[in-house]
Amino acid sequence: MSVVYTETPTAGVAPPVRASERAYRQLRGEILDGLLAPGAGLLEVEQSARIGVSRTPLRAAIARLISDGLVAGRPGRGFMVTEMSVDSIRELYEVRRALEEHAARIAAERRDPAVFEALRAQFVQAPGLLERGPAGLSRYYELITEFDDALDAAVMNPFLVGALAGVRTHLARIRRLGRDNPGRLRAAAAEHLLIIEAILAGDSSLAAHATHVHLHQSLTNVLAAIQGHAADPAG
Amino acid sequence: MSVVYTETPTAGVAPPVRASERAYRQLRGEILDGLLAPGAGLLEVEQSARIGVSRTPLRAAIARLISDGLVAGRPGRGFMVTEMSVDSIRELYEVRRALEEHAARIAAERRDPAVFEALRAQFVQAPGLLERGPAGLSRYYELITEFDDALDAAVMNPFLVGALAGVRTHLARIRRLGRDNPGRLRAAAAEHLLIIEAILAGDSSLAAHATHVHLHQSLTNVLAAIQGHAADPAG
DNA sequence: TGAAGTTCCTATGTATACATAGAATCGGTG
DNA sequence: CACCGATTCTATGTATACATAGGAACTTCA
Repeated sequence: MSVVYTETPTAGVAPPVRASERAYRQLRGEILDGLLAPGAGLLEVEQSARIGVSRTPLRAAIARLISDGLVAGRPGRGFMVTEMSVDSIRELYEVRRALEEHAARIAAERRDPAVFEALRAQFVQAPGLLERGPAGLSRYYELITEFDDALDAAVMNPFLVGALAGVRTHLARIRRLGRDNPGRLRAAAAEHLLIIEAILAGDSSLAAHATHVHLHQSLTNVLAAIQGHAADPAG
Repeated sequence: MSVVYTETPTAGVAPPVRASERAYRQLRGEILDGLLAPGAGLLEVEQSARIGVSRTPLRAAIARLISDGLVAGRPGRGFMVTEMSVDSIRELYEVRRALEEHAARIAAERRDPAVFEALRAQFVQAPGLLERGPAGLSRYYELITEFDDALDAAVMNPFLVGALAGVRTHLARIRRLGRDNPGRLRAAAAEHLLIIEAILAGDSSLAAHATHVHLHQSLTNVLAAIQGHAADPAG
């Protein structure tokens, strides 16, 4: 009972990934990258046709995006990508501070020296990365992700990690706004380095305060970037 | 501009509520009340028949429960109500502390005296409620909810409120374990009162610390109750 | 020309039929 | 008796057809 595959082998891992998962990832990525701008409408039939799945899995994908807070439903008028007001950015950073300060504190208490030693070495070289063009920049952001992952692993708390993941989802949308500021990135690297050193020293109080400072600076930079864009929309 | 309702008033809001919403609320309530015990299996066909909706809306309901963390999917073996280990309770309280301390701090900074004055008056009388049987007990828990709502309103931060809502969802499952302890409830009322007074005084530091103490005591009580139940399953 | 009523259209909500993967079971064989 | 295999069964994943509500636009009347 042999089966003949008429599809080309290049299809690869297409079958195992569910259609709803594909739709979710694609829509989520497009929203985070700004391809689907805030306020943009999402119609089931339209999007299902575009992505190449039927309405049922697409509907499941949109349901997940709604619970992520990336999409909102308007009764009778379809769905839309949620807006990110300046106020909501402030609110987001407020929660982020509460969670990340706590995470940093815990990481300092339950520290895994090996991981953070390695991270320290990487962050010491971070300023150099920023002078190596797009590739270095990309590596820099990868490093931030590794730092976040190390923090997640250190806290060993699924609830906290989950809450942080939700916050970071929205941050990914914001980050695009202020990412073209080399001076800020250099300063951010130094701030991360201080947090890492505090964790390595087991100084939970310093880790929390350094995190607070870092997030304050980050928010300040983002808000300034928004002001700049608002004053100079063409830039 | 009078409107004539041809439907019987007893029908109420039955038509406008979506089937997926009904299924979600019923399942969520049953999980929170313990009718659907941790580890219990949820089959789409079975549950959809029981609740009286088709598989599609039931599926949407389960998807929401999964994102709430109340249900987990086992590949090929259906879905099950998530377990609540002692460790996960500790982890939950850790996040709760971070969020509620922050919320209390903000509430003290942006306080709305009228609301918290009223709450204070209610909590002063709370010990009396505890001597009035089930009705008083019910009123007591209602009071806690009003306190939570007042905190939510005070922080004016949808992200923080949302994160707290997620935490409180799981707390509702835990609360059943330790709710039969009058002494603890009396102490808890006093702890709430202190938080309220700190907020009224605009003492954000005290509000945060009092919240920390309250949650520490609450967790201690819950863990003791679990130990007791484990040692005396019949009780 | 403006406003109100109606009609049509569109978009989601729901139900059901079909495809498929994984698990448990039962049988055969060493 | 144990282990390996195939088979069957079950449960989800997907597609599509139908129901319905709400909005927008058009028409008609004043």
